[in-house]
Amino acid sequence: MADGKTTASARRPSGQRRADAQRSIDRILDAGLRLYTSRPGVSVAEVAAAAGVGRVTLYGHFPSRTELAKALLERAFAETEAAWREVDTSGPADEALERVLREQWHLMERNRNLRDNIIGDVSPQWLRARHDPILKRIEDLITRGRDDGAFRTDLPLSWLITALYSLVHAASDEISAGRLTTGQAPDVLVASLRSLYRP
Amino acid sequence: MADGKTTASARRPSGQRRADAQRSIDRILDAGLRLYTSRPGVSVAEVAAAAGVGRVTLYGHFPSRTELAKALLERAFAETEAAWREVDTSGPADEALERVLREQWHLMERNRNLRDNIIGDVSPQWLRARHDPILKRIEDLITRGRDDGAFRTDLPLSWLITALYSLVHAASDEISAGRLTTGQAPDVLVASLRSLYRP
DNA sequence: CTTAACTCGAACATCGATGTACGGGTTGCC
DNA sequence: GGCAACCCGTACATCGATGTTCGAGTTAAG
Repeated sequence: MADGKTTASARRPSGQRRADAQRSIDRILDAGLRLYTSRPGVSVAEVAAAAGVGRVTLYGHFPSRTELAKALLERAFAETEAAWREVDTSGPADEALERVLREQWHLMERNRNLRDNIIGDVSPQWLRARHDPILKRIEDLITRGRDDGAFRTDLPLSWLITALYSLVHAASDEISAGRLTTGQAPDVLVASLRSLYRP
Repeated sequence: MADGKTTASARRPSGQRRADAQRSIDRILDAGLRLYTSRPGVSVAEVAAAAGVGRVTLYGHFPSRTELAKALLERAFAETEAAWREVDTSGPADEALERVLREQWHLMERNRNLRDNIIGDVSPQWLRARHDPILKRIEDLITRGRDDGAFRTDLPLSWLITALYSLVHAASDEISAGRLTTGQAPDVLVASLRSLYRP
C-alpha cells in the first residue's frame, strides 16, 4: 500500500532482502514476461509454475495479480528509459529517428506486446501515467523534425505517433507469423516510416 | 454438430423458424456485436442482458459461447463480402484501393475490433479459414498495383497488407480516443497509405 | 382454438482462478 | 549454530462464468 518504492514484498527489518528471495523474484518476473509477451489471459498459477516457484511463494512477493502486472510493466518501462538515454538523438531528426528505431525497435516490440496482453490487469490511469513519459520523448523528436521541415505537417502529430507504434507492432506480429525475419524487420520498418513521414 | 448450414438453433419440423425466435436471435446478435466491438472479455450473461433476453433463451439458440462468437463473425464476414461486391475495383489500382478504403473503411474498422476482441473464443483455424478469402481480395488488388507499377515492390507483399490493416486499426483507435474525427479518418488513412505504397 | 414453439426465472452442478491459512521443512546470514 | 527469513505443498473459502434442468407462463401459426 504505502511502500514508497515500487510494488510489494515486505522486506526484513534490516532493510535488505535475502539472496534467495531476490532470486525468486527475478525468476518470477522473467517467467511472467515470457508468458505475458506470448499471449493474453495468463494466470498467476501459470507464472508460478513457469518460474519454478510455488504459487504461495509468488503471492508472498506480489500480493495480487495486479501488483505482479505492475511490477512487470515497471521493469519494462525502466529498461526502455535506460535505452533512450543511450541513443544519440542529436542531428537531423529523420536520422535520429532511424537510430532510435534501429537500436531499440526490438525493445519497443516486446514492450508493446506486453502492454497489449496485460491490459485489464492494471488500471488504465496507472498505465497511462507510466507510459506517457516514454511517449513524450518520441513526440518531442517528431515535433522537432516537423519544425525543421524533415517531417510532414499535413497530418496530425498524434497520428504520426500512433502510426509509428502501430507499424512497430505490426512488424513484431509479422515476425511471430514467420513472414518477416528479425534481420529484415528494422529495414522494412525504417523504409516504411521514411515514406510515411516525408513531407 | 452436423447442421450443414451455419451454427445452431434447432428449427421446427416445418423447417421455418417462428417470428419471435428470429427476433430474439437478431437482438442477441446486435447486442453481441455492440459489446464485442467495444471491449474484450464479454460474458454470455452480459450479451443476454444487453439483448433484453433471458440467458436460457440465448443458450437455446447458441449452444455455447463459441457458437455465439462464430455467428457474430459469420455475420460480419458476410457483410464485408457483400460490400466488396458493390465497389468498383477496375481502373488504376491506386485509385481502386482508395475507393475501397473510403467506401468500407468503417466496416473494416468495426470488423477489426470485433476480430481482436473475439480472439480466444473461436479456434484460430476457424478464424483463418473464414478470414482468408477477404484478405485475398485485397492481396489481389495490391498485386495488380505492383504489376502495373502503381505500388512499390521493394517491400514484401505481406508487409504491405499488414501495414494497411494495421493503419486501419490505428485509425479506428484514434477515433475512440477522440484524437481523430470520423470525417478526418478516411483522409488521413488514404494520405498515409498513398505515401506508404508509392514506389 | 389448439398445439407446438418459444420465453422466462430460478436453481443446480461444474470449473478455473484468486487469494488466504496452516504447518513443516530449507537456507541464507550474523 | 541458531534465528529469522524464506520456501513448499495442501487445503480451504470465495467468486464469476459456463451450461443444464425444471416447470410454468406466453405467443405465433395452422
